[in-house]
Amino acid sequence: MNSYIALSMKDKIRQDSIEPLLDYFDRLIPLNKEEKELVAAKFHARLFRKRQYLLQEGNVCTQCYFVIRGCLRMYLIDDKGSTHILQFAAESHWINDLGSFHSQHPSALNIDALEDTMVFQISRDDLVAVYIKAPKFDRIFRVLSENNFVGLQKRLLQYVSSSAEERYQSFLETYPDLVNRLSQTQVAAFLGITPEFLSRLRNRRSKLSNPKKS
Amino acid sequence: MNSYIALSMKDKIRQDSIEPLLDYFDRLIPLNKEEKELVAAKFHARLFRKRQYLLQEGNVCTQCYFVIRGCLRMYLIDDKGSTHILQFAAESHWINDLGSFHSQHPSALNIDALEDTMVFQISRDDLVAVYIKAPKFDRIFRVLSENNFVGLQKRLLQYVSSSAEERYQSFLETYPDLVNRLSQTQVAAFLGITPEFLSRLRNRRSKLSNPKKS
DNA sequence: CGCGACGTTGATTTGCCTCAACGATTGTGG
DNA sequence: CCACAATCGTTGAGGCAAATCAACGTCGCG
Repeated sequence: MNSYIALSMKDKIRQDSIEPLLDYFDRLIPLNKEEKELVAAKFHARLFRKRQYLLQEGNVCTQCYFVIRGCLRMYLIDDKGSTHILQFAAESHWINDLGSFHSQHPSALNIDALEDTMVFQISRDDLVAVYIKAPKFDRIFRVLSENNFVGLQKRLLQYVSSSAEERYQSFLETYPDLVNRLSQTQVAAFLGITPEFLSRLRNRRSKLSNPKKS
Repeated sequence: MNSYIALSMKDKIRQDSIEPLLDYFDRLIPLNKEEKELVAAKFHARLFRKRQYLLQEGNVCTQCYFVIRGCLRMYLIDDKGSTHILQFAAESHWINDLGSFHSQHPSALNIDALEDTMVFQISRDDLVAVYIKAPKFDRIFRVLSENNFVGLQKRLLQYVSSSAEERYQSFLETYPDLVNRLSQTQVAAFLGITPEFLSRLRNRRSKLSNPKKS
């Protein structure tokens, strides 16, 4: 039965190709043939099942992941045992703990799969080799990193300047497609509120938009 | 009188050189002679007086600043009129609104000087030219951007997982040198609390460490 | 079927905010 | 160099957003 699953996973991987990743790079900054071959050589397909860890706190983050299908989350568990989600990563998004990845120090973060998820992954050593062989990737990842920084900055600003209700509203608008795929517990852990309070917020909202039912 | 001040400022600028910036780059990734000349040609010294704006909300952020002497802050003013400080930038630190800088859209942020401050600045067009002429700067700014991202991520995590008191403690440990240069109003606006509450926190702490005085 | 995660609701608590007042410090124009 | 205004730090009283704790029904899954 184990081998049956393994076979099935390999089959799924074969059906997918690296095209989405190549397209992604190409759209950002056009690649030539050698650069595409480099990507194909250094990135490796991998399938993670729901609930499976990609990174567990205390370990070094050795890989950088690009999601082809499925959904991942990266989160911290604090002293009180609460979960704080830093980011989700669905199709065509990147995820890794950049701090641990570069410093090679143990990470305080976890990454796991919210759905069965297929990724292309690259190790730190391979990524460094890519930078050396094709400097264009320095530019590509500079742009990616800058975009991520801007996004994170917006989120921090939202966090410090808005109420939980405003943040929830903004989350609905920013990730309309993601919302249906996530449990409310996950959404609450991302917004930085308790599931109970999110439930009350939703209740209030539905009463406002449809006040008939007392 | 105006010309007297202007002269004084120019004198101050002449006394400083671009060496600290060159050293900064060189320490990150060694530069050759042409690259150093490129930096010297494209970055320009400028002096801002205390309270002077480098960027005002509604305007496009056209410059990227590296602080040689002094201290800057970048902040948002929200609907209720509260100030939220995203970052300080003292000696050897960078500051700009990257989102506005790259998109060329009006910024929602302000940058101003907390002390008389000398910077080296580069315009977006010049920076793009630098990237094209010397791809090494793609790598340099990739690394810088990644480091900034990691730092911001830590701050967001702190923000969602710690109390105001813990954040203040951590701020004292992270920026021990900055604390003396900032008013408590500035510190509070950075921590995301009111000045009144910060005052109470400090009061509590001093009582704990020296409980003699009732 | 039975167990464990999830979502909801109620009662209570609390961390931090708001508003207001006051002295101390800073800075500024006359 | 002084007078006055403005800003800053502190303290008190009261309020509110969101957390906590607990109970309960529902659903998906082994």
